[in-house]
Amino acid sequence: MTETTGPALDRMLCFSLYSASRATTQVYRRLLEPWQLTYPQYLVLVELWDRGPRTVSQLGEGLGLDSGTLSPLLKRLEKAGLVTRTREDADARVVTVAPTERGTALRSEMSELPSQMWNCYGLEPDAARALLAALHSLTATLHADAD
Amino acid sequence: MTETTGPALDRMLCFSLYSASRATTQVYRRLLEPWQLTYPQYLVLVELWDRGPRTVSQLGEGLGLDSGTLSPLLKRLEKAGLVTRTREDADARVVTVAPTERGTALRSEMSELPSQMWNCYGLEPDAARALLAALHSLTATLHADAD
DNA sequence: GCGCAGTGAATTGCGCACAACTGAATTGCG
DNA sequence: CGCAATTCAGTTGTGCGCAATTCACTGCGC
Repeated sequence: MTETTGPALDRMLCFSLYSASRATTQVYRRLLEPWQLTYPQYLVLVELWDRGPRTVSQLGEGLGLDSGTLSPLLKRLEKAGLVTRTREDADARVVTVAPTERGTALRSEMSELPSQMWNCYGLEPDAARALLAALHSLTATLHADAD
Repeated sequence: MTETTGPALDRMLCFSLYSASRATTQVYRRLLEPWQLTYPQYLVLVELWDRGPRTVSQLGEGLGLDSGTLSPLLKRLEKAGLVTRTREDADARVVTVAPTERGTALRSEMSELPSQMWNCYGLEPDAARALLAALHSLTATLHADAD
C-alpha cells in the first residue's frame, strides 16, 4: 500500500523535486570536483559541446537562465580558460561564447560522467525514460501556467 | 516513438529535475507573493505546522538544509513576525523555532495553496503518485550513493 | 572542580537564481 | 534621415545552498 498520509513535505511534489534536484547536484559536485566546475558551469559546457558556439541569449534560452545568472558565470568560465567571449562585429550587442581548446578537450576527459550519473540513479532504462518524460511534460505544463 | 536523440540536456535526468524544480518554485513565487514569502520560507512554515515547534537541527533534518542556510532564513521569518526563536534553558546550545500566532494563522489563510499547485501540475492522481514515489526513491538512492 | 572532546547554532565566503535596472547598440517607423 | 522603441548583455541587490570555520555550551573522564 502506498502512503497517503505521513509528513506533509513528503506529499508535496514541489519538495520531492527540490530534494531530488539538490541530491543530483550534490553527486555532481563530487564528480566535478577534479575539474573545479560547478554544476551550472558544466551545463553550459554541455550545451556548447552539443550545439557549438552560442550567444548569451541562446545559452539562456537553452538553460532557462537569464543574463543576471549567466554573465558572471561565463566570466568565471572565461577566467578558467574554458570559454572565450567575443562581441560580434555585425551586432555589437551580442556576445558569442565558444569553448577554448581546453574547453573542448574536457568533453572527452569527462565522457564517462553521464554513465557514472546513470549508475548513481540506479534506474531501469524504462523507468528512466518514464521519469524523464514525466518531468519534461511537467515542466512544460508549469511554464504554460506561468502565462 | 520516444526521442532517443535530440538536445543533450534533454536526455540528462539531472537537468530535467533542475528545470522542473525551478519551474515549481517560479509558480510558488507567484502564489506566495501576497505573503511576501519565499519558497524555502514556506517549507519551514509547512514543517512547523505539520510537526509543531522544532529545533534548528530538526528543521535541517526535515528539509535537508544546514544551519548556514537556516539561520539567516529563520532570522528573516522572525523579523517578519511569523516565528519565534528561543534558546532552550535546559541546553543553551539549542534554539527552538515555533510559529507565532500570525505564523499559525497563515496555515488557514494559505490552505488553498496545495490544491492550487496540484491544479498547476495538471497530473492525474495515479501519475502524481507514481512521480512522487519515483522521486522519493531516486533521492534515497542518491543520498545512499553519497556515502 | 578541571580539562577536553563533541555538539548545536551562527558566521563567513562563494556561486548560483532571479527581479529590477542600466547602458549601449540596433531596428523600425515616420 | 531622425528618433523612439526594442534588444542584448551586464550590473545591482536579495535570498538561498553549502563548505568551512567559529563560538558557546554540554557532558564526560579524571
